Amino acid sequence: MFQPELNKIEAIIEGYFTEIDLPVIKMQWSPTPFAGQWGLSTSFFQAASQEIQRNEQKVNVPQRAQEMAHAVAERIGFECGFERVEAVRGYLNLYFKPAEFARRVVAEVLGKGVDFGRGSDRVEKVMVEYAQLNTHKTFHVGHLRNVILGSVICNMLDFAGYDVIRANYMGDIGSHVVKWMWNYLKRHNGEKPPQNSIRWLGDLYTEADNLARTDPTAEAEIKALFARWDARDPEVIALWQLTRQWSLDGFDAMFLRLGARFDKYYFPSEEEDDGKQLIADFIQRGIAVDGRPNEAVFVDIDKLAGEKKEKYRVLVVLRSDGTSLYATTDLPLAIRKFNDYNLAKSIYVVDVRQSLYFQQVFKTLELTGNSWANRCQHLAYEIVNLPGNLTMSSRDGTVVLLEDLLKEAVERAVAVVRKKNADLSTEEMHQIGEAVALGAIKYSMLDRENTKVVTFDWESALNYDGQAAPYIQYAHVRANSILRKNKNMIPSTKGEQVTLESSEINLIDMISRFPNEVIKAAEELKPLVISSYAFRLAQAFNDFYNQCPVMKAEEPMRSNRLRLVAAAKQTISNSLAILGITAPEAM
RNA sequence: GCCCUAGUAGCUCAAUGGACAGAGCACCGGCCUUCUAAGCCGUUGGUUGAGAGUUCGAAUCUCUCCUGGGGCGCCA
Repeated sequence: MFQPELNKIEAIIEGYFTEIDLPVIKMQWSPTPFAGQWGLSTSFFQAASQEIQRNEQKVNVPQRAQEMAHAVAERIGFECGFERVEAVRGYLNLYFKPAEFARRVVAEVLGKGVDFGRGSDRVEKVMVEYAQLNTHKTFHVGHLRNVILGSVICNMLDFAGYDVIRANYMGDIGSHVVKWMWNYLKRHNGEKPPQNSIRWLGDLYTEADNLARTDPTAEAEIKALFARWDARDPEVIALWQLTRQWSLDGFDAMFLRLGARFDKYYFPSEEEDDGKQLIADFIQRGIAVDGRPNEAVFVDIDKLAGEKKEKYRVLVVLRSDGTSLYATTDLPLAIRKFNDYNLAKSIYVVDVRQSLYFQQVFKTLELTGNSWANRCQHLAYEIVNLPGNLTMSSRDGTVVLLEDLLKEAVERAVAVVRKKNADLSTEEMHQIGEAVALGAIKYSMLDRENTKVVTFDWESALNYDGQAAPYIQYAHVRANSILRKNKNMIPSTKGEQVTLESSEINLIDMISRFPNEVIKAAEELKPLVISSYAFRLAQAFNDFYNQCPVMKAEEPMRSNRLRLVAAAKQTISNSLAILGITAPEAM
């Protein structure tokens, strides 16, 4: 946001380096770390170190860095739009003219509105595949992290300017589906799902799994049914289509509620034929080894890649009976994605347990001559466990159903709204409760490094205090509340505000950082960058709210503060939007 | 056995190789005739798992250990 000023400073630094005969080093800028002051800083340790190494001098690096910083500071003078320039302990600190920069930041935010922080449009297409739920199974809290993470990754990339294709790939075939149908035919033939279809489907899956383990005839029967499915027996296909749709309808309702949307739905069932053909081709080209009928069809990746130590190991691409596996459909799907769209990147949001699998798939694609294989990326995240490090499993029934969590969370949130804000209508209370509950749940999934395990427990999942979405939403509400007192009019400035409180400066500083945080988050694919930023922004606003009266201030301070409140509200709203969290007007 | 990953305050977690390792929760003490107290302020809290190395500078990079989690030919 302060690029013109920085460009001038960098030119001066470059000039200085040339003068002392040093190669030009790209300076790394960061906000000054001192509270109540607002500016940018950089250090000269690297430059000093380089110079000393080259001249083989015996000089202290921090000392030389300080000399350099001092020399640059002297060259900058006062013409570059900064209020103050100082050299401290090897750092060069540039302090903004608060009033001038405050006006500029606020004007930028108010001018751009919902697009404040949005990156300029890029031509690159990026596909993000997420929400690979299995049909005929339930939707539990373990899946929630995937759906939330995936959709926010999409939001981040979209906001950063990329052309994002949101892809969904739900497991609509496989042994779990056959097992489910087997049990259905045996015990529930003709039944239709109740209103609550996902729970019912999940219950029947658990039942099927239990029965399969106890019933001595199960294995043979399931295998026979699998064979009928594989032969496209019309009766089995009809049942499959019907029951599959029950699942898809239930999931769609849940996606809608979670705010996850998709541009493209792929299904393994639609990749199966291509997959088998591709595998046949692999066998012919000597890439896959056909061990049938006794062994499976597999690709010995290490051997093909010439790896000396075992790295990629062996990828099984087809069962010995010719039925398909994950890899059978993932390989042709990857190809289809790049055929459908000219992708700059193809991201797979799948939990960390499948890291080796995706390395195998991508390497196999590379070895079979797909030059784009290196544009595939597995975004691995850790799973959600229950206390005691218990992994949720629909097979074992050790799950917290998403609908149960949502129900409980919304009830609690509504109860708080009723207590805090009794004047609201029942409908408004419910809307706010939904926003708060979903926000809290989403935030707890996002405000954490992707690589860290989330332990789900009811108490912290339903805790709305501290670093959580409601805190940020509440800051938004407070800002809105002030603006409402002014009849939602954002005044024009009535002149320059000469003195700014430190809490005002910190708030403006935080607002000004938003565009860079967006870039960082999108580059690193880390929602944590935004969730953490949003909290710090809300903190800065609350501090301001506490210290700086707005409506009672004298002009021009009053108008300037109103504009600042509007800018803060907009920035909070924009960051929550990226996180897929609703910013309520009242709470 | 091999590979991946995590280890930071009592607990849950932050920290582009840079200034004094920061938040929240919990605990203790304050603040509502004031723009919504789902808030604010203050106090307490650290051998960054251990040890070595690289570097002017390491929670961060390298190596060796320790501990937890995960993965490794026909599950998804």
